[in-house]
Amino acid sequence: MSLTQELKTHGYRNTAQRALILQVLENSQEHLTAAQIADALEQRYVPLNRSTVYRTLETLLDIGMIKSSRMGRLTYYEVLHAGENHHHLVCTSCHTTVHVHGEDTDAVLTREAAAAGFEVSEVEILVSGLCHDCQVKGTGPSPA
Amino acid sequence: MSLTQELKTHGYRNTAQRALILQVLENSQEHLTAAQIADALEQRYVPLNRSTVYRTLETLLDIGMIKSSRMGRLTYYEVLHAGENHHHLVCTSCHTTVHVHGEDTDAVLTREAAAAGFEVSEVEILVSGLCHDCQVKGTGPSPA
DNA sequence: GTCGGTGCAAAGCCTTTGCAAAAGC
DNA sequence: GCTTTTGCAAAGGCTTTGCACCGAC
Repeated sequence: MSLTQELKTHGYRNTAQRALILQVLENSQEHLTAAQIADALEQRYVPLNRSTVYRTLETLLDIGMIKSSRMGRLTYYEVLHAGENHHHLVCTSCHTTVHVHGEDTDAVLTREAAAAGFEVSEVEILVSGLCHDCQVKGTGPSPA
Repeated sequence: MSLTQELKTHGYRNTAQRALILQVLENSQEHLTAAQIADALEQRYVPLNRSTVYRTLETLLDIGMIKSSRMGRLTYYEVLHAGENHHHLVCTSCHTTVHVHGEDTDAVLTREAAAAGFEVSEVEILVSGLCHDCQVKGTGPSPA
């Protein structure tokens, strides 16, 4: 469903700021932090206040058009494409992030959760380890 | 291995503060935030400075005696029992947290990660949804 | 015209940092 | 005794809040 539709459905108003912030996320091939979104807005469109960015992300999260994930000290936001559930692999050495599609995992998790009486709405997975390159380079624990 | 041993192995010193903080985590049946740990210390033992708590948690994390997990805005810490890898199910309605043992899931994830060239060191899973009670009560999306 | 949304500034919260005193090895 | 740790206080970074004005409906 379109942003306009989703907003209306959830009783929110349709504003330029909301459209722009979603646009930034859709134009990005990767997840962004609130600060990165604010920067992108300022560079490519118009500067929006940080509070607006945070409040809008909250709204977009609420209507289910984006998802957030916390990695390290940062919270990242990205558009939520239906059926395209992916998870994150973060390299403890170079901090590269890889997206993996986890249908199998989700199925297993949902089953396990169901066994615990849970009705799953979202699965967030964060895997840390060494990426291929760092294994090859023989990079140590974590050079910072 | 004991705390004393682990500290020595990693070149850290053995201090009362480190023992106390680990003690608080071991005495707790659930994961705690840094603030909760500080409060517990103050009530049950002696008040320790917040920086000490944070720095000690960092150290315990480093020597692998505890693990941390971020849920919502908070970071929780808990003792790491070898082979006892569990994940979290958080109810979006009442915020109850349930621990699930996820051997199956870990196996699947590790395999998927391997396919992506990753050497997994840790898996962090956060499942949100409605717990059994809230389903029964017919609790809505999220009453706060 | 009403009610929700935005911008601004300021506060809040958790966490980190610099430095001197204290403690471990 | 030398080096790590601690405690303290202060700063830091990200996020939230209060309020007046603006804008969607």
